[in-house]
Amino acid sequence: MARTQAPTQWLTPAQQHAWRSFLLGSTRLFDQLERDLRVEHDLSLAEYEMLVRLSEAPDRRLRMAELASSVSHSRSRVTHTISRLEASGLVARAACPTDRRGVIASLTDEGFARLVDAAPTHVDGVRRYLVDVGDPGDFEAAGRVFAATASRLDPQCASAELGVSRG
Amino acid sequence: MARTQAPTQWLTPAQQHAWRSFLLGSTRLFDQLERDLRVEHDLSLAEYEMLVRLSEAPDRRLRMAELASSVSHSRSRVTHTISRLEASGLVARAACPTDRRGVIASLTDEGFARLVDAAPTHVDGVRRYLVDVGDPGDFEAAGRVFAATASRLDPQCASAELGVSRG
DNA sequence: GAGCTGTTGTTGAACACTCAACCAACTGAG
DNA sequence: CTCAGTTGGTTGAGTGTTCAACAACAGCTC
Repeated sequence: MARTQAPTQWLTPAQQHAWRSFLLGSTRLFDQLERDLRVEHDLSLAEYEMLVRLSEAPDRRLRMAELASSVSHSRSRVTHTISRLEASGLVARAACPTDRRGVIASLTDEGFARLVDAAPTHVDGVRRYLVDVGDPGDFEAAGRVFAATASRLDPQCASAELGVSRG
Repeated sequence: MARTQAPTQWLTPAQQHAWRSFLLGSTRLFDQLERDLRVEHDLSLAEYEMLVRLSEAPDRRLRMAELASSVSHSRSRVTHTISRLEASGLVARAACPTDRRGVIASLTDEGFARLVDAAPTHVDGVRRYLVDVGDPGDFEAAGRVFAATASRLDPQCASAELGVSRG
């Protein structure tokens, strides 16, 4: 069992190039999407995502924890984000009837209207900056890669830690 | 010229799925890489990236603006980040001999040592969370996609704004 | 139902980033 | 040379996120 730390397996030049492209591209992408939403609709990307999730939920309401896990943000972050959205009237808080700890965030009409306004800006950006810039097959491949990453890092599935660790 | 706003071209279900996978996967990926570096080496990802760029530069020194553009961060952000790194002794500032406005950031020996320590943690994470979780061909495809995004959003190349805009 | 244990959501302080304003220094046209 | 315009870097205020601590509740065991 006295197995020493395995030597680091560095990235191949091709892998490193791809990794750095991703780093640079995603940095610029998020920057730009964020800026577009901020300038045109006074929303951050995180706020926009919350509005989207709420709009898709039954009755346009979701519990804080569900909201948090659906976008993989910390509960604390969701609390702060929702507080801002509540302050600007886009979201309302309500008590959860079945669990007295629970808090339900619901999209107001004003929030829905804002989302309808902002969506074209956002989708347009996603298309112009990402989806439509390269080969469609490549984009789908990227989707598969990140789906794998997402499930690899799914906090629910702690087994990933054990099964596939270093070695 | 009274052409009205073109109707938004929404994402297809497949595109939307890929986009959301990317959003979720990259969120978790950056979170985890950040946490690993923070916990094991008390560095943020941004700080780590700076150290990497410096370590690769001739004489391990780079001007602030070059540093900024190589990682696509704002000059202000680079100022703040380098200030922190300087405060912890990993980087030193020096005046630029050829341009009296210029400031040169250089990696200290301590900074280099810290980077050598941290690199295995980081590369290991990149492999386990991203590079090795899916099909290698898919990963290279993702690299191409984000390279395209990066150049599409390259601040140097303002022509992109004109050539490929909405229409 | 008393006592654990884990979950839910909030809080406030510390930290990181953005943005606008600013000064100093370079550049090029006249 | 001079002036306008641009670039390089910093600053501080405002904003957003993290982190640890906490209170309230749920679910379980005995």
